[in-house]
Amino acid sequence: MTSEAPPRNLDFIREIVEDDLRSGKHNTVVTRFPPEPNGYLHIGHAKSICLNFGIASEYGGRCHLRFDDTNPTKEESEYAEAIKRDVTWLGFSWDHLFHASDYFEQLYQWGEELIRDGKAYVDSSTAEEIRDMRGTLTEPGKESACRSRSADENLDLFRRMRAGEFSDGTHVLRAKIDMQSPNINMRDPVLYRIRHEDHHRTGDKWDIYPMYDYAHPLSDAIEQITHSLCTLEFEDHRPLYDWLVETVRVPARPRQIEFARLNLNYTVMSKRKLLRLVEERYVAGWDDPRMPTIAGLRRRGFTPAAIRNFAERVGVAKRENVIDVGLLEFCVREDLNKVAPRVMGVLRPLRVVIENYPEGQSEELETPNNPEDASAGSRKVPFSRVLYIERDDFMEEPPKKFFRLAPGREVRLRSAYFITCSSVVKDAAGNVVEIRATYDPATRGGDAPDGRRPKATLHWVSAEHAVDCEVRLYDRLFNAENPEEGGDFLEHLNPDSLEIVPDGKLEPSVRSAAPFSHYQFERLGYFLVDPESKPGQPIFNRTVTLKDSWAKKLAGGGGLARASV
RNA sequence: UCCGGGGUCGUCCAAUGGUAGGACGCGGGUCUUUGGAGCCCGUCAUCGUGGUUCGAAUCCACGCCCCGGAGCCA
Repeated sequence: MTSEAPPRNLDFIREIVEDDLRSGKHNTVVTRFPPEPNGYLHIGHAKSICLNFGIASEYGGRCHLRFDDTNPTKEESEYAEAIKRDVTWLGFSWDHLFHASDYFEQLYQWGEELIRDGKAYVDSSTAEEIRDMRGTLTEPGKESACRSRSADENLDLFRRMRAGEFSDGTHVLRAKIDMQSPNINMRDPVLYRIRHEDHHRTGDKWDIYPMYDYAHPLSDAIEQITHSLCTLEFEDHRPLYDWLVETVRVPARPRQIEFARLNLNYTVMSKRKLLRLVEERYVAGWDDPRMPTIAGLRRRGFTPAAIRNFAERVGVAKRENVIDVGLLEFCVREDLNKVAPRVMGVLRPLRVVIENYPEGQSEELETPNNPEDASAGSRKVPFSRVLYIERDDFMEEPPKKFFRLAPGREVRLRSAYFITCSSVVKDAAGNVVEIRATYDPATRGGDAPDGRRPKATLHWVSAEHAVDCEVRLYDRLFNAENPEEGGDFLEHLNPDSLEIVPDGKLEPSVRSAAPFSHYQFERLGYFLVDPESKPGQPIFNRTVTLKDSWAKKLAGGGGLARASV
């Protein structure tokens, strides 16, 4: 009778959340995504965003977007705006935008409270002295002489720090915990530092700013966060997190849970390295289609659904992981295959003259917009005597498994006619510059009344109707699986990560395609209309190639099948 | 060396003392007006050594290996 719930493989975080809900520890779940506005979001952040917003929505809770803006020297509004844009684009929304800087007053008051309770003190040592007294990984630290200051003296000093009476670096507020602790984070961590610097939101109101370790747990508590999810490197900070939410009289006690961050092969993910790629112009900007940033992926042609699906497939666990970028590519193909309209485009044009097709004549042929989706309808493409096909689709001396066009061979032109290559025209150097062919008028639409079936179907574009376009073919930015390994990561930059095709030929239906629209160029791959396109002069970014078993054969099978086209 | 984590197919993720399973990849087949997609089949793994148990990836012991940690960064 008891209807068993279908077995689900929950990740360890969702298990904890469900336990807490079941046990009544919480009756709602509140998570948060807390970026520092000092750089652009990347695919690793997407995992965290999907996790935090995903859990909130699955369990009927909330997820806050909170800017962890506690360091005015590194943070900018431009980054904050980009982050909001990216989170929204990914498909998530927050009902209220939070900032750690909104809590500065409360955080300051709690600082005074800690002082009064004898749990914090002002240290007037220099940064070097503090570092020296902290000890090492294997030796305990030493207590600062300032540790014994009276609460009154500490309060006075802390207030004067706030009032701006002291210059940068002269004093800090430290928690009084345990200089002997084997966990360095518990050796009287710094809570506040003096920074005479304007903050992008609070202006010149503050001369002291809280440290992450202090601001983060208390901000979580203020927002009644139930589960504070972060990456593994904060595991050592958890005792301090707990110390703060237990020691300070906060309205709630959030729990920090750590998971392994996402790593992707053939790219770099650290903000410092991404910033360097941008600043030193190895890429065109944060949204360069080769960047692993959300903005870059968007401009490359990845879809929010593909990224969300990717985030789900990579899972959540605590062991270090490196995800194969092939999985990301699989996810975008999977999505685009369902939704991208098909279109025909030739990247390396080879002229074909249909000798028995009347000069000056043309006709319109019907072709489906998406064979995967009948509701996408169909469109007409013009056909005439002179066409372009892909250079790679013709070989004068075809090897065994090459099924495409060759002298004397008949192939189908997609949704058009069967053609047979009758001869080739070469230039002085012996390069094939034109194919002469005949067509079979009885095969209009692509079927032969006698039932014969060519082994290949080629895409094509009518020369006189073609739209000229630029196509940007992107490949991975690095050619090493782990660019960080061995020497400078820049040494592994892939010199062929961008190839510009200046004279692609497209069917006329895409002449004024809107920026950011997705297409499949049949047999080639998925392409996105770049925002730099001008009316009538589209620019396309290749998102990803279609799987191509012939190209793979050429590449020797296995490994990194790069499209030859 | 101290503290904290982690070791399951090539790569990710599951199995919560009871037949090691899924996804991607790879290989093959089928289908095909995209050499795409789809469909079918197959390939491949529990860090090591002991122990507990009818039964261990799972529990215990001892090792080994990997990652993180000494910002007034987050």
